[in-house]
Amino acid sequence: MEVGGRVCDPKTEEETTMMDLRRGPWTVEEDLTLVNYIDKHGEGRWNSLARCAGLKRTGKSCRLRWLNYLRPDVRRGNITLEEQLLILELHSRWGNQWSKIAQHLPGRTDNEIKNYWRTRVQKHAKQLKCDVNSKQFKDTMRYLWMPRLVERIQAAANTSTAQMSPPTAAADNLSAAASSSDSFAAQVSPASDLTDYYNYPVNNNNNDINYQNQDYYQVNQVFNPDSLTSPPSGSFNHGLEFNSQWFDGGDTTDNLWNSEDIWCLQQQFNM
DNA sequence: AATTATGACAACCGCTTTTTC
DNA sequence: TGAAAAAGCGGTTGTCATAAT
Repeated sequence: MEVGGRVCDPKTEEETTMMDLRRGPWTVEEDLTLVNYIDKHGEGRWNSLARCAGLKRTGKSCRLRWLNYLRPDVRRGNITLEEQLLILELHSRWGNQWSKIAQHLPGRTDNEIKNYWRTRVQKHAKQLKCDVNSKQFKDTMRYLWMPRLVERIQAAANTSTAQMSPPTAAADNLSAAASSSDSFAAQVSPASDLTDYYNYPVNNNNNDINYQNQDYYQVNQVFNPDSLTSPPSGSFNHGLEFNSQWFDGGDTTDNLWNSEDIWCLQQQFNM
């Protein structure tokens, strides 16, 4: 029997399913078997691949293990600030289309992004006692969380460049904006030059995004000063004064909001 | 020190879409 | 061209580590 250029034991599907299939966490041996097999024969035709490789796993399971964990180009570890920002923005556009979102985060899998959303983003919604799909929460993401991420990205960039060169005019503008007023609007970074943050590799198979040309990611559209600093009247600010505590910033991604932030927001939401 | 709660992530399930024959 | 198989996707569950009690 030859499947996709492979020759292997001609067991039928039924015979294979009769064999007891393994489930649960993959062992190191299984990983090695799968990696070695794909290295020699390539991927695809997962059901026959599983059989031919001698893995007592379903083709689906092998495919998932390869795509989400074993693939050499898969990125592991913490989601960066830039990635968080991109996830928030793309999710606001496309909703739970994880695979589509993942296409624009090189090396990240749809599963990883989905898990990030469920564990981190939904956690904040839960803390605020509001639905993750509600307008209130979306406004919070748009007018608080995302600007704060932008601030931190800029700050990190400035920190690294400051060690090598004098502060830029942009950095001056940023710090001025962050300290010049007590209004929420004025606290938010002007985010005037986010171009660098969106120069991810292009996926030209997708018609609606091209980061290099920036046809899709219209920074001025998404992060322009107006869109970030002028929440629709009555929809969010409710007279809340966003003083400097909102931007005291933590070192970890989960410290974007402290307990006081949460309390303030809860008060706003429960009005 | 033992138990329970929580968070993070890996893996599975069921359904839909695409590909193959 | 239609049926079957394979692949892809999003939702859900399981497992493990760690924090809290």
